[in-house]
Amino acid sequence: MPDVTLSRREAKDLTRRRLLAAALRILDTEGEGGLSTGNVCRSAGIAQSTFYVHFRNMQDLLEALGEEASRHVGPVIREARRRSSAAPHSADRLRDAFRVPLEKMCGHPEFFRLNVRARFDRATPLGEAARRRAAVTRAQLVEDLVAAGLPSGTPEEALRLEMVADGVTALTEAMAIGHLEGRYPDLEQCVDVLVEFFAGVRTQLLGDRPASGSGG
Amino acid sequence: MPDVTLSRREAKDLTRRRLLAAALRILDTEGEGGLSTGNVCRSAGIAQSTFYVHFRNMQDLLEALGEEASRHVGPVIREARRRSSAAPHSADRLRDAFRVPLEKMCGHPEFFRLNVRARFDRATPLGEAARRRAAVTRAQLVEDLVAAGLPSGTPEEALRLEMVADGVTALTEAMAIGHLEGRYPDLEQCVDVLVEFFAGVRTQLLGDRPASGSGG
DNA sequence: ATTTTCGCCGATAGTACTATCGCCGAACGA
DNA sequence: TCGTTCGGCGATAGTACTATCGGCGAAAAT
Repeated sequence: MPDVTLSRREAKDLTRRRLLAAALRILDTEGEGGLSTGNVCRSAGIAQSTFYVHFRNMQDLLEALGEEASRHVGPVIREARRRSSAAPHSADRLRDAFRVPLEKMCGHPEFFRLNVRARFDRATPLGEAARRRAAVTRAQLVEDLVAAGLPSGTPEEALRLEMVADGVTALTEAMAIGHLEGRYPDLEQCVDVLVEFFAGVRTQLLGDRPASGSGG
Repeated sequence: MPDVTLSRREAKDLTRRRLLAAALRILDTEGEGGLSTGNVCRSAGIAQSTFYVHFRNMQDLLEALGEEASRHVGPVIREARRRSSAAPHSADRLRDAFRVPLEKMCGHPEFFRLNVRARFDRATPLGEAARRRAAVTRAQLVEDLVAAGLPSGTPEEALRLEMVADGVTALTEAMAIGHLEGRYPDLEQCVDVLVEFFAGVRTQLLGDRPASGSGG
């Protein structure tokens, strides 16, 4: 075997990441109820007391996990959406804009599930982190929609775009879940549906010029 | 005060419902981590040991809570959707089909949040119940879409309708969350967005006749 | 080479949670 | 009216979890 000598820093980081990974695994399989320092450490293969070398308590770990998740999911999706929204007239590019986030979600099911679940959690620090992240994603998606030519002049239009962004995210997540559950094996078909849904609002917002905010 | 004498049956049912309500409240405010027999009973104002008069353990309570939720959310939304889908040519009716579920969700925030969160929970009995419920809702929505004239002849088309149903549910939930978080104060505007999204798939599925599954 | 640092460990005190038991008193049945 | 039923309560044994402490050994510093 190669040089197995790790610097102290490296070794500590490795242990820390093991703890975070174990916590994520437990959250995904057993739920919050399975979270305990003993359980996490056992799953990570280290002593229970070592937990406190890395985190002050379980809440501290959850905060770290939230930041970890933010670092993972955010940038990639963003870049993909941006790249394709710059050329929305290209059907393939538009499909990419929906496919890449979808693949990203399906590629990290635990992170993804945790993220969605956490957004509805008003208690743990995970919830707060997830909502912050969602707000950022939403804002970026709105930017992209504006870049794609959708109107955002009036406050009503701006709010409308936020709603659309939320909708697109929700749709993408719904397709990802269906795919992960095995109900929608063909990802391309998922992309189809996303594109079709989006076409609705797009034509609507482009056609329905700033005449009136909402009829009803 | 009026007659405060309750029959034994009534009193027991009342206590049981108090326990379920307390558990729901705790799940919404503190999360799964706050769930303990002592905590639930304290919040319900009864002795900890009394918990076991009504439930065998916490898992038993969660199962009961899942059924309770099913009884609450299911039928009302269903009926509203059905009533309006029967006359999809009427714009007002279509709006109703989206508004009623939305209002229902916003009217019971704890139930709603719990339901969504649970669907991503693969551990607790709540998760299983939530997914079962989601499957029923999906199937019913598909029926309504078929009744509204959307094609479902081929297996591909049927699957497509399931995806659309999932999408509609996800969109509705996303709008409900935005409203509950105060970002989208005007429910009518939420309905607008839902209708616009739906218009996309509708025209797409009606126009793109059974020629090809997914042209691209 | 020697000393210091520190990540990890085992042991453990303190605490919270689960589940059971016997008792009480009010509803119930005769 | 009188015995029975049973839902709720306090007490408690057993268990799991949290957080701390001193010690060990290898990396790091001198």
